Amino acid sequence: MDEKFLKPYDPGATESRVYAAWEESGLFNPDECIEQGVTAPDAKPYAIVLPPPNVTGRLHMGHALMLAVEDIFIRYKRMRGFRTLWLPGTDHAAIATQSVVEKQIKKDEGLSRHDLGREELLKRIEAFAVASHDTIISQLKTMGASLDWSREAFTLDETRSRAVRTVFKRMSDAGLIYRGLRIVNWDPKGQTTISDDEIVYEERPAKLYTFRYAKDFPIPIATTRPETKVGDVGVAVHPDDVRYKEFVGKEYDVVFCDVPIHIKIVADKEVDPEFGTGAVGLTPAHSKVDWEIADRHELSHETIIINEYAKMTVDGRLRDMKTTEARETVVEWLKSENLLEKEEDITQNIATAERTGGIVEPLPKLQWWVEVDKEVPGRGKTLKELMLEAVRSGEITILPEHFEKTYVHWIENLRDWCISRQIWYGHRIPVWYRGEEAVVGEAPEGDWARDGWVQDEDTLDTWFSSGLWTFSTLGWPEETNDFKIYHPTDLLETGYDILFFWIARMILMTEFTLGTIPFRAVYLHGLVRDAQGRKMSKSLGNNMDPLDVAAKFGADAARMALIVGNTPGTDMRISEDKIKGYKHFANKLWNIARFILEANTNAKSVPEKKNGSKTWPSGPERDHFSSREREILEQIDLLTKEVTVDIEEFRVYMAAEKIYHYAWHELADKILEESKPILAGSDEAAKDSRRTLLLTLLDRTLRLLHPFMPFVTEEIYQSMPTKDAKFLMVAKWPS
RNA sequence: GCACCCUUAGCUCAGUUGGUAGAGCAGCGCAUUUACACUGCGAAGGUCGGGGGUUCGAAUCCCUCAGGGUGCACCA
Repeated sequence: MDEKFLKPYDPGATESRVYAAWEESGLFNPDECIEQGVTAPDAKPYAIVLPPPNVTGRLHMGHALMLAVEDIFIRYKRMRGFRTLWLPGTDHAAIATQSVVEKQIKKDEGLSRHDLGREELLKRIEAFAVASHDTIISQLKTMGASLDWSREAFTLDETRSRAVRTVFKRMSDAGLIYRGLRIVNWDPKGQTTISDDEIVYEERPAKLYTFRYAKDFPIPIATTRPETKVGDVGVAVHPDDVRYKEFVGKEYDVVFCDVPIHIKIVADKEVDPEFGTGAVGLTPAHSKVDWEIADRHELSHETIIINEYAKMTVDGRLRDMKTTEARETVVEWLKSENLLEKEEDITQNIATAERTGGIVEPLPKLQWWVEVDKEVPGRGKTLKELMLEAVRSGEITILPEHFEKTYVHWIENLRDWCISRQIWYGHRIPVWYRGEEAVVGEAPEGDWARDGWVQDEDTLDTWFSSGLWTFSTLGWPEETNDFKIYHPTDLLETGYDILFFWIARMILMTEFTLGTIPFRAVYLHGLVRDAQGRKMSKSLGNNMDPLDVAAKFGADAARMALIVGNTPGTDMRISEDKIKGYKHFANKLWNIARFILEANTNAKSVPEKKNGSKTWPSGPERDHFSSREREILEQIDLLTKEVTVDIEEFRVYMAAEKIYHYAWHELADKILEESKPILAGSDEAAKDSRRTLLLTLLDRTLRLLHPFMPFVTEEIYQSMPTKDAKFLMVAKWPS
């Protein structure tokens, strides 16, 4: 027996050494597996692309969970002989990364991005992204992720950029991308547009003011934003509202807080007669709903009164005021003019930007959009319909199943997707202008800048490039072998919180570009919370760094703690106590191995089957076992079957628990205990038989447990007399 | 407002197609120069949120009520 078993199991010393050995073997790469005869050249492919972590810093426990789940499926399939590819990469995460770096520069140097300029800021962000990338890669390796590093991708590298330009061009040619002036969600803090999904609504107390534009104005108006009223062009009432019917169509000129405005009264069904006074002041340039109502009644939406910095642009006393100051000023003016009729406290849902926390200011802006309700040429369906169909038809299955309903509900409410951003880090919109001319896709030939061409200033929403991830990572638009072999991929595993952001966009982009699905199954994991059920966050200081956890308890323990009992789509709680329990389990397994290997050291020879295999006797080869031993073998056969089915049906949380329970409470507590008197006895045949049995059970347990706890199982396997492959990682899954 | 999820042992959660309620942790009693104290054995603990229905049989399926949570929309 190897002397290493005389000491307790030490994950710290073992895990990095084992990972290095795996990596050096090249066997994370499916081509190398075929090369080395581990995988059959005609084996069925199995592919997962890693959801690329943002290069914004470090990985958290949610990432660790994601890695554990994906690595389980990958290792399982690899052992089953599939041509298995797990493809790594990172995401430039445009807004997120830029805002982290901008904040840092502001803090350290007191400079804004405009002080630095586009080129210098990009240089700084890239340097940060590289450092962040390196940290992330080492974290991924620490967790034992068997990723094929030879294929690593980045959402902003040249291959992925070409994919982005190509898809943009194709969508544009198909008439699905357009440039349009619309009310967008403007984040004054981040100085960029954001999509509807990047908004977080927060409930806050607010005041609802009821006022009149002027003494002789016939209708009182309710508003929470009096400062915007200097931009009003009309008042809308419900068509059936008898209170106001007589005024519909009438027009008024008033001077409101120094600003002359012209108000026309219109009737529109959108207005809720129950709310406030039943009359809405229309500010088309600063409200989505007002813009739409104004459109229907041919009212102008050109009166802009708030700029990108959320400051007033009108003349008079409000000039250059922040909107919040202007609000107070207008209210004072209303009071002094005796126009304020009521002031009530209400709670309102205020739109804030997810990344910066800034209060979203609706502004009209010329932006790029993907049109979701227009028929896709050649498909006879809209993008929305294609997105729905992929899931409804069962081509893509989502786990847990009820998220399919959430997905459908979301798609049905989907509006056009705003894809342009006014930040600098990201894929620049691939459109070049010269006067009236415009070129889309690739830059004009030659030195286009000298020839008077100018590229669009904006960058693309980061999800535009992540939407292509399943095929851009495989080298598309080149017709690569990888693309032909591995697409569509088999599984996409990620947190349910990015179902809309990412999963939906991948389905959209892939259906459009390739006319197929990006993946066959979606496995959504829940949030990892702390022991009290709180979200992990920097401000609470309850963050766990996977690296620290691995250092303290071992990556194997962290993986088990994250997997066992954690059903898909459900949030989980993690504590050091739980992880510690699985550290103990790794040591338990270590001691089981010690006991069994020690017993076999005294054996005359390693038991061997006639066909040369040294493992899992079955059928007639079991005849020399006692009936109790045959019963034990049947029991582990049953376990093997159950674990296999559980993994196949995505119940990794049950599979992990079953093996754990078996190893500790059957193998160790019962079988080892009952073996002690036999091994100490004098019946040589019985001893031989029992030693073979125990070795078989250990071998089988290692194989079943390997996808879950790859390090300790590999380390024990290396000392097994039944070792039949270079690594347990590429040994055969029992069946 | 619309949709979805959850409610099971003190705590955290499992429970795949309906067939005698499970695990981990905590707690209680006992054992122990032992493969392993990173241990073992044992006992205790639940009218499965309330009510109704379907069924020979319901934690599981249907309806309803209550409490908790999440997503989407909207609040002018």
